[in-house]
Amino acid sequence: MFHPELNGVPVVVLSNNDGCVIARSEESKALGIKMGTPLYQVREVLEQNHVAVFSSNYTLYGSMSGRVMSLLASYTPVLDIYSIDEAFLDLSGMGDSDTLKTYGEEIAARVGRATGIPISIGIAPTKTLAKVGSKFAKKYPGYKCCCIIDTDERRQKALALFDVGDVWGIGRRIAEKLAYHGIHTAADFANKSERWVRSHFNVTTVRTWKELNGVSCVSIDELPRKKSICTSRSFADQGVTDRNVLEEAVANFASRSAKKLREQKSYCRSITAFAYTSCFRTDVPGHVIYGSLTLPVATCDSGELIRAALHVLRESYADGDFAYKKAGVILWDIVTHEGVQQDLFDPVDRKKQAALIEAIDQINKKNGHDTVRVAVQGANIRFGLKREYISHRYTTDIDDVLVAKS
DNA sequence: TCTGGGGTCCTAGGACCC
DNA sequence: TCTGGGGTCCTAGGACCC
Repeated sequence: MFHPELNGVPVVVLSNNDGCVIARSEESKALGIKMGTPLYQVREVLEQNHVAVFSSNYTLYGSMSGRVMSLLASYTPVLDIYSIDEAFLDLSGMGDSDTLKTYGEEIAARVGRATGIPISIGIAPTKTLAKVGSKFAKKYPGYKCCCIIDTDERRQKALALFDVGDVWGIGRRIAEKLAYHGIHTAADFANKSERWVRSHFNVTTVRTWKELNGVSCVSIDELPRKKSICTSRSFADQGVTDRNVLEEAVANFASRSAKKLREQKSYCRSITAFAYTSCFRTDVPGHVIYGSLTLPVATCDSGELIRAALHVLRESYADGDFAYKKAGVILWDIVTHEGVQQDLFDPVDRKKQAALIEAIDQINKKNGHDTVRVAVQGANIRFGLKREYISHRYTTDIDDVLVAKS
């Protein structure tokens, strides 16, 4: 959207630290660049073909995603945001086939006009079939960005043209096993008996089979709370050897995780901290730190969680100089406010703590993330995160907003 | 030399109970 | 030589998703 000159040009986006290729335009796919390939392995191909290369810019993508989602929200009473670029809309009771088709086209056109992001829509009785529809809508311009699969006839037709490995819930392993049994299209699979599917696979695959046959098994759920929250990063180049730097990183991961926890209005009782050396290097000794702690009372306080994470880390250090390549923090045992089990002998005044957390969140919301933070988080350094090809934050940083010329 | 980050669900097997 | 029957809970690992 911000680089119209890149239309029709091969483009790739890299993972953190510019490590792997994680997104490719059609033109890049045509060059044979595979998903997840390390950058250094395809550098030559990229240069020879003048591929436009970008570091990932999650701030920008999150902001654009938010714009699209807020538009979608105005078209349904229940919006289920599945990922940064996908959402399910509950359209039940909103009209017949023709009405829905027109409605879908209108949504796609409006989102395209308002955000510049092209979207495709699939409308069907189940989520799995809707996803099949959206792929057709994306592939064939004749659908005007919206493909509806509502009758048996349309369903059979669509599934016969659809590769079973591309069905939502059918990954590489299951596709291989299906191919062994001579099943290649989604129709081949859907037309097997439930008993056959159950005897060769597990209940998850049976659900997918039912969904393909028009029986809804995956509900449209608004605001599902996460059951675990993880913040982790790989460190650039050789990794981190200094324990102080590692601790600063882990403190920041704990703080970020705590923030995510508070955003979904939850509390957690268990925390895991981990750090490990590169799993690709066999020439130097490696080391893995992975430890967990259960707190007496569930919390969402950054300070408490940072303290717990560092405690775990410090208990697991080993002798020797290791270059840690990746570290992270995971929060588990997540409960809502009503689910927090109090402790009669709790030394923390939870009311006071809640007020302090609220005050700090307000200050940081107004003045920027981590304006007020725990000292051990350090002076906001980025742990040498490598982003050589970063794009601008066109929609979230006033200095990066595009200038219109007359 | 360089190799992402975030989730969910299911199952088998082990440890335990009577 | 031959060794029961019925449960629960937890964890690791594997499959899947974006």
